[in-house]
Amino acid sequence: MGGGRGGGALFSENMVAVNRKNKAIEELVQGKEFAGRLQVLLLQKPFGGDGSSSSSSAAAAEELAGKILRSFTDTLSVLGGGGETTSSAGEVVEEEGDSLVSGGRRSEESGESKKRSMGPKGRRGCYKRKKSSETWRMMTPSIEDGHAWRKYGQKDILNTKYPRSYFRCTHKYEQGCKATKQVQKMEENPQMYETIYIGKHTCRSHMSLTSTPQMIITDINGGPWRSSSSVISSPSSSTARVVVKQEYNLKEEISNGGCGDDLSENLSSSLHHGDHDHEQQMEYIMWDDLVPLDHHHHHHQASTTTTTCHQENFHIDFDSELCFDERDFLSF
DNA sequence: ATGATTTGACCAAA
DNA sequence: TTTGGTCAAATCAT
Repeated sequence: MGGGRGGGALFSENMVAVNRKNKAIEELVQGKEFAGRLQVLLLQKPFGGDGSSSSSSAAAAEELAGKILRSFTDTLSVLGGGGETTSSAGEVVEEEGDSLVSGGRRSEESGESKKRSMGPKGRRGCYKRKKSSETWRMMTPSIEDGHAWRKYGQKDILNTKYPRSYFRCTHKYEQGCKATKQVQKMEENPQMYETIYIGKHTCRSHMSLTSTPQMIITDINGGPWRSSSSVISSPSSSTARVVVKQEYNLKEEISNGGCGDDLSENLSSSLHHGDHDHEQQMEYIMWDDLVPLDHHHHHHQASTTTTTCHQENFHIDFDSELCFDERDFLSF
């Protein structure tokens, strides 16, 4: 795409910077794609088979690939709103507007006579909804994305076939991470899930809580980089499209006991029983991680990435104001 | 035992 | 009012 600055004085510096940023995003998308492919390969073939050392190293490689992939994802989300450029997976429409984050809660009062016979907790605090935190949407074949989520709700949505599940970051209370997501099965093509991410992760796997968190980024949607989305956003661009033929050997940790919601039941049924085809040949679009399967004990996360935004290669003004407790991600 | 999920109630916004 | 998002007790899983 030509070394940008030769054009002359007609271009503003801003344009040059935008071009550079777009280039960087392209590279990141590529890197992410490669990492994803690597991970798929690792999941597919535990190469080496029998040796115990090789299997352990394969597991380590898998985990590493997952970390790399996640780094790319996070970085993209920093730069462009969650990797909207990876729109090969269908369109990634940046929403704005009704992203609601639970705000304060628990104003303990006792003796509110409502319907539910309030237990020892007293009345549920009036949580206020807050509009903030940019949102972005993605289509993935898996609900896994490498982050630790905790499901906190599920709703039937009007005029939709499948319920919507609500997740928040597992470290919401430990680390104040405010990332949430909503996952819903797509009506057509029910192998895919539509995920709406709300807010970015501010948690790191292990992070000293006393020090300043490394990756708190305010949203940059209103910033000077707004126009970047037009670069790679054409859905038909074949840049990041990969056809993966493999059996889908994720292991979902979702195993619902009670009423089978579609999100978990379908996944687990298609994975365990495998009643469609024992070998699902689907076209996956590789923007997303394919599950680091079996997190039985990978709690030994080593060496955090410490991705402080130290190098601003292109003078992005991340306002790295960290709002740890009262997250007030006001967009401009 | 702890921790995650389920699920109806609660609450704010449309 | 209805609808969608969240809370939290009960339940399930480990």
